[in-house]
Amino acid sequence: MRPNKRDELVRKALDVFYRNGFHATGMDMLVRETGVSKTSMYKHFRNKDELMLAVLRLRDENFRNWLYRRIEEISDTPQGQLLALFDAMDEWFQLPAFRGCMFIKASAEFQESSHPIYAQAAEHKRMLYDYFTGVAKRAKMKDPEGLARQLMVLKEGSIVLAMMGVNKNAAHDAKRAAASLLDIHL
Amino acid sequence: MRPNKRDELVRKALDVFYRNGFHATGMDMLVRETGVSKTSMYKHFRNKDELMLAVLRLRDENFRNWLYRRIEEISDTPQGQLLALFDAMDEWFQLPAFRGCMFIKASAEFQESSHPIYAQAAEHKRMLYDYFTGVAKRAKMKDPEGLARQLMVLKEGSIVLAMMGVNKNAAHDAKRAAASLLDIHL
DNA sequence: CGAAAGATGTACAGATCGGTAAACTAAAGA
DNA sequence: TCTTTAGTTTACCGATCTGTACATCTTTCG
Repeated sequence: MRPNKRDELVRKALDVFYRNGFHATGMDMLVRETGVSKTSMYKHFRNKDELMLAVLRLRDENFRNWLYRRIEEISDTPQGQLLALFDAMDEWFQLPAFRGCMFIKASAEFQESSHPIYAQAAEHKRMLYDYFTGVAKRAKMKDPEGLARQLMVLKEGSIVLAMMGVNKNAAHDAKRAAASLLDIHL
Repeated sequence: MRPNKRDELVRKALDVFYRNGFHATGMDMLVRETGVSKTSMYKHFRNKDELMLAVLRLRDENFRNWLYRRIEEISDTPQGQLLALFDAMDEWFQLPAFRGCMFIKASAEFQESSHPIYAQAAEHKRMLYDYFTGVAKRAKMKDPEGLARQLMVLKEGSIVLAMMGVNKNAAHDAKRAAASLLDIHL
């Protein structure tokens, strides 16, 4: 049981779950897609829930790392970074592989607030909120928490409208709204 | 096969799907909850997809009727109605039975854009967009379409944050943001 | 009453669900 | 070389999935 084997399984399972959803993806399918045997799969993960949680942890790490890096590449001032969020979102939405936010979908499939997957998904959003609060403070905004909450609303809303195919340019609309709100909070 | 029997089945199935999700709810469970036999169920609906589509149609009718009525009860001016949207959202979020938006969850579970359930969910959001565009026009806003798109972003974002348990008062934050945007579009 | 028509319950088909038992191979470490 | 360990295959478990065949019950109409 080499340590990187498990990581490789999580990486491949992430793709399948992201494309197919959680309930709709069976362990048999994952076994087929990863090439590993079912017994080996259950050597690495006690059950499907544990695999899904590992997938969400990896997704959280990948996504937040990408987003923070991209935001800081686009702008080197805190104010600029609060807007750069929506440029990064737009880049994400335009990817052919874009299928919405995995955490929104996870909490849509596991709605009981006691379920660990629900908790994990919420935690991801809370960490993003904390990050934006920090940036808003560095940008000398008044009420940085309130601004961060508003930016979160704009971010999640644009994701939903892009994922539902209602408005593929929702990030632009969100950015314009964010720019107005930033002026007010300056 | 009385005509109201089918409607009653759709009404009961709506509750179960809304609480439990689509893939996680089996026909056996629906048969148990509705008290009807499986054969009768399949007399009324050719398959599960047809039942889910009927459920979404009913949900669309119920939700839009409730929202439009409530918005017009809260305010009788077009400007006030654009803000009343978020008061109505907050009332919805605070209901104990609140479990998020059924259409967001539907498109999260059926992600292929060719799937009729995905299409139906997107259509619901488009009809809401058309409604807000109309109200924005009546409120003499400049760029009513752009404003309606921004309000949609705020609305969907607040739903997601409320359903994920991240911010149960997301409607307040969205309303404050909307008020600022309205000033700009006046 | 008696027959046709419609709705019902039972019981099941075939596939797939998450998960496991057991016997095997391959390779690395002492 | 011998033993431990990782990973394999195969076959299976009981439950549940969507969907159906068929016999029975109810209703309605002549």
